[in-house]
Amino acid sequence: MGYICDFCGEQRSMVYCRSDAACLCLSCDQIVHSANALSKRHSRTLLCERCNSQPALVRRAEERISLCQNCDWTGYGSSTSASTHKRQTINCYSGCPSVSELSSIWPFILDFPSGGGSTCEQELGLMSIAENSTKNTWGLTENTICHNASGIVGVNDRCEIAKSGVWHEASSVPESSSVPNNLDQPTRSPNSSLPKLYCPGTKCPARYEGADLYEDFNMAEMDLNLENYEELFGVTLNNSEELFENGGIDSLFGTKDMPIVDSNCQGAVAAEGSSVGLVNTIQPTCGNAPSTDSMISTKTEPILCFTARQGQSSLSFSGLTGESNAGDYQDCGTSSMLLMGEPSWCPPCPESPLPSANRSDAVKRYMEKKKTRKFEKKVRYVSRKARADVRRRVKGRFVKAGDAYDYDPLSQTRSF
DNA sequence: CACTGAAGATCATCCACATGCGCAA
DNA sequence: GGTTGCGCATGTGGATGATCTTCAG
Repeated sequence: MGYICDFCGEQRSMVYCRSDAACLCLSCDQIVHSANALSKRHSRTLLCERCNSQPALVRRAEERISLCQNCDWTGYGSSTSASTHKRQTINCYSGCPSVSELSSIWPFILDFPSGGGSTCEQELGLMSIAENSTKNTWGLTENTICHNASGIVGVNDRCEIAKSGVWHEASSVPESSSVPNNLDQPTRSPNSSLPKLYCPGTKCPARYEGADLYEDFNMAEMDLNLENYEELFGVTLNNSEELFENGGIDSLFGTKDMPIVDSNCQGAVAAEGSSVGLVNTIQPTCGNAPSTDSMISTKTEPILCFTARQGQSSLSFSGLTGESNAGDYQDCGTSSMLLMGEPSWCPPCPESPLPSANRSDAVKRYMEKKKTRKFEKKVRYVSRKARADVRRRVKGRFVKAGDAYDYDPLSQTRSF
């Protein structure tokens, strides 16, 4: 990752794509991400103009510079003047927006030398960008993009979520729970208030926390939660397995260095990398009322969607949806991550010593678990099962009553 | 490295019929 | 609104063949 676009190698890189782990100029961003439906779902954000390697999380209005958390903190975190700096959160986007679209959200984007023209205006229909003109405490307008592949935008929902105080802005600068979304607060102590799981920078220990989460990630716990899957959606648990299998390990444990949760309001853990399973186009759900249809139609993508509404929150994971309060989620690592306000993603931290072994171990355990697990078929009608259990068969097929049979479940005898 | 065949894994299909469900009376 | 009767669709398990995946040569 560097100053130059990883794709064309000519233009200055402006956008960071976490899925591709690439820094791209706007033109290449559009080219690359208009290639297919999957690439359109890549979450991107602006690149830090200081280190040119990390995704920017805040835009400093006065300095007219976009910074990653690390640079933002390094440059201003310890300065008392920080409180006077006005910051604008920079959020992730996906789809294939034109420069004009982007500039409508990030007016400063036009300042970039490589802000070229759009190459896929026709694709705009697949994307929705809405401006969330929520006034921040420091008076700047916060632009928010919340997009998903289906074009269903959760901006309003997100606003509600944000207002509820439960949802923490996906990729915005992390805020302590006591001062939500207030970037303009007085200088923070280096030892304080950085959310545990937040690690936009390279020196944040959060990744270790995340690693611990992986470490403790227990599929058995997942099993318990998935028990409700069929009840809710009428789909057997086998599909839940598909969710994991097709979604891929990377979906479950985070693609490469990605966190498990893509809280970019897409709700879905980025699983676009998998092939077969994703034939069923994922319809990430994030909204007040994700329809059952949409949930079922997305059976192949692990969905981790967290919504909060009127003090109630609804967590769905791979079709699992449960109404409960936030406290309930703290029983498992994934949900706690949500509640901890982890940003939408943690970019690869090349400097981070995060042991890939952790992930490998997690994957290994997952594979073993998967190997030994038995996804028992859930019987919807016990009476029918009882009937089938005693029905005579010929080569596994049911036979008419009175006909010859080669298998009788009751007597294990043959009639011939 | 590419190819091939074997072995194993996975999946879809079939069967009969009691039951669930919608609809009309 | 509640009940009854009718017809159709559904779902149930084991065996089997087709298809896919993996791996050794």
